[in-house]
Amino acid sequence: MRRDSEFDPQDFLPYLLNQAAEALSLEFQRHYRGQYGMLRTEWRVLFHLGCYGEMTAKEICVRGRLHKTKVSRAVAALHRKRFLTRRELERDRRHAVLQLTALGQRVFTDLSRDAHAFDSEVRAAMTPDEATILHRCLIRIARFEAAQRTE
Amino acid sequence: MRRDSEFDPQDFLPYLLNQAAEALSLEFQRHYRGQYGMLRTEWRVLFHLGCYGEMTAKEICVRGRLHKTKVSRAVAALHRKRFLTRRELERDRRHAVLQLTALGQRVFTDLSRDAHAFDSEVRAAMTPDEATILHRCLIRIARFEAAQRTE
DNA sequence: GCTTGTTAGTTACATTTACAACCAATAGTT
DNA sequence: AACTATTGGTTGTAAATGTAACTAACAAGC
Repeated sequence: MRRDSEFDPQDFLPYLLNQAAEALSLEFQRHYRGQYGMLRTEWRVLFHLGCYGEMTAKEICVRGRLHKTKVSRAVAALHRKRFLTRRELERDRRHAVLQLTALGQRVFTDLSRDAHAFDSEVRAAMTPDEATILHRCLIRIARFEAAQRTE
Repeated sequence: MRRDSEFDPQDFLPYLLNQAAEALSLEFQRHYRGQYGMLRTEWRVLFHLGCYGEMTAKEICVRGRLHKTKVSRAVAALHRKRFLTRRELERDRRHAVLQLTALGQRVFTDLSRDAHAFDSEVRAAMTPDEATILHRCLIRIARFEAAQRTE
């Protein structure tokens, strides 16, 4: 029973994208949440530190486009869990370099494997060409007007 | 400074998808939030009613893959704003059919135009072929393991 | 009719998030 | 040195969300 000829929610990109993102996030959160009681932002922070090595909270904010308060609380939680250490820089004591502990590393390695498997599983639902294009489009969209939101 | 050869967050689909979805949602929310003080779920409910015509809250839950509490609260808010009416069914008084008021219709029409323009703007960043494939992939992903989350 | 089960929708409470104000360290200016 | 601005990071509080428990209406079995 259509009303207007406007358009279908299914064709509205923000809506569709949200549905897809939500579906994957909810599915994957079972791994980090179920196994390690981690929240989404915590997983993201761990992921960044695991992939790129030690860095400051600020760097995580910029790379991950996360607000500093979110990162701050995630870091605190990961610190409580003994997944990372914080080391103040002597030349500028505002900064603290974050680094995964051996335990944090193990957790990262474990979840990283899950992530890889999960990713493959999703990609299996499309052809390599489709996956490439999807990736390209998402990157482009993610960069879209995202300047003012990193801080 | 790479640590492991695992993979880049940028290649992890849930992550990338989330970034893209977040970017678009945050951008578009300025319209419904700024103009009408609406929340995301409220906009979605309005959108559904506007596109498909009157329906019950339950139908919105199923179509939009939204939890019933979210819909319940959004409907209450839209009702307070006089954007919709609720009419109990006589044959089953558990159901209430929701319908946009004239005011709600106007708001929908207005936002719908914005949505269309916004959508075109995003699509302009890709070729028609890319848009088609993106759409197809997202639909497929949104359906992915999404059974248990509609209720 | 009464009991049990199911369904549509709401409410209560705990968790999470957003936003703004804040603190401490540094940089820049005079 | 003193004064302001900026930056990295934290904390307080209000708003939003998720989860579970709940109500009310119906349906089915007895």
